[in-house]
Amino acid sequence: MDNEVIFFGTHENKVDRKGRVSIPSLFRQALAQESFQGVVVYPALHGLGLEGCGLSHFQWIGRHLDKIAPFSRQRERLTAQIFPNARPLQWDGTGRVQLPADLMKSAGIEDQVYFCGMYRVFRVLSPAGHEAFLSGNKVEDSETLDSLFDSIEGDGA
Amino acid sequence: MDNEVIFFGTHENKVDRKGRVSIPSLFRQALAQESFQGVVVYPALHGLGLEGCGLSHFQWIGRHLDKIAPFSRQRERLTAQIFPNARPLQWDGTGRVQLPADLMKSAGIEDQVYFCGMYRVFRVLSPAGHEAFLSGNKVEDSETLDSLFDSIEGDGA
DNA sequence: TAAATCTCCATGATATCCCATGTTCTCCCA
DNA sequence: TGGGAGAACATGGGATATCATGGAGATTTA
Repeated sequence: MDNEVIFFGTHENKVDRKGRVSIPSLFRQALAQESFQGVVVYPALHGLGLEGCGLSHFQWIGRHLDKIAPFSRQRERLTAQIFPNARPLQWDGTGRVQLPADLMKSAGIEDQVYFCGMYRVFRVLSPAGHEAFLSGNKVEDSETLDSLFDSIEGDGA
Repeated sequence: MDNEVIFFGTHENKVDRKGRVSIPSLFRQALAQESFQGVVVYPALHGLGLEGCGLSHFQWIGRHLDKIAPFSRQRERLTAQIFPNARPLQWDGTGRVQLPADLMKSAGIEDQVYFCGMYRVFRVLSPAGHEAFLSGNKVEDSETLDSLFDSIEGDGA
């Protein structure tokens, strides 16, 4: 499974005055074998900033919604949290995408962004959002960290 | 499954005085491989406004109704809400459709509409309806959001 | 014949493409 | 091991294409 899409590392890039930003080369390499050569971006559900992933992972999220009764209110509410604010952004020949103005505004992004690889997704954060992201995810005492790790099941194999 | 029809994003378009409106380019691209080059529009089941989708998804909705007991009151009500007021709207060479006057009236649409991508369908809302849509689907505390997501089963694989 | 609908073309705004540049990183050889 | 050539990447700007929108004219419908 070496063609698994995984994002890691932190990359700091500039947003030019047209709203364009380079997707980090490592992220593009991770998405190289995807049929859609671009990313899907939407406001992060927890915390500040934007979240992004490849189209196939986004479709995987959608398939979770498919498990909910099609005409239910619950499905509507969950869908409304993600899809109206999500955009597919195709990169150009130089690896850049155009950030929609409304998403930039909602994330407080102006002329500089941080891309934080987060396994199957990545975060797109303003400098201030990046600070908040770092401090907000800090684990104060090792007890808490231990209990977090303990909650993960082993392979069982 | 890269040719899946998914509607993303929110698009604000104008309705001209003939009742024409552009279907957002992204939506048309999503429907590009459909045999019917247009959308099916009907009053939304929840809340105000209209709902739209491609013809094949509209047929999928019909098949879901088939799962309901044939002479049940529930089936009759769902069917009555959707089918009598549904219209196929074919777009022209510039990507516009003509909104039927009665559907516009029922949704309170006058000269401006919001298209909200909602995964397999999309909403067509007046400015007031869009406001109501946003506040009606707002999730106040992240607890609620978590419980919404937690109610979805994992892959199990 | 009047009204409604559809087709076609023009236009302004916006997004996309294409080429150029500077910086950093990598590779290779002395 | 140090230095230089070359490649990869991020970034800037101008040219081009796309999209939403308005309106005129043709076609259809009642």
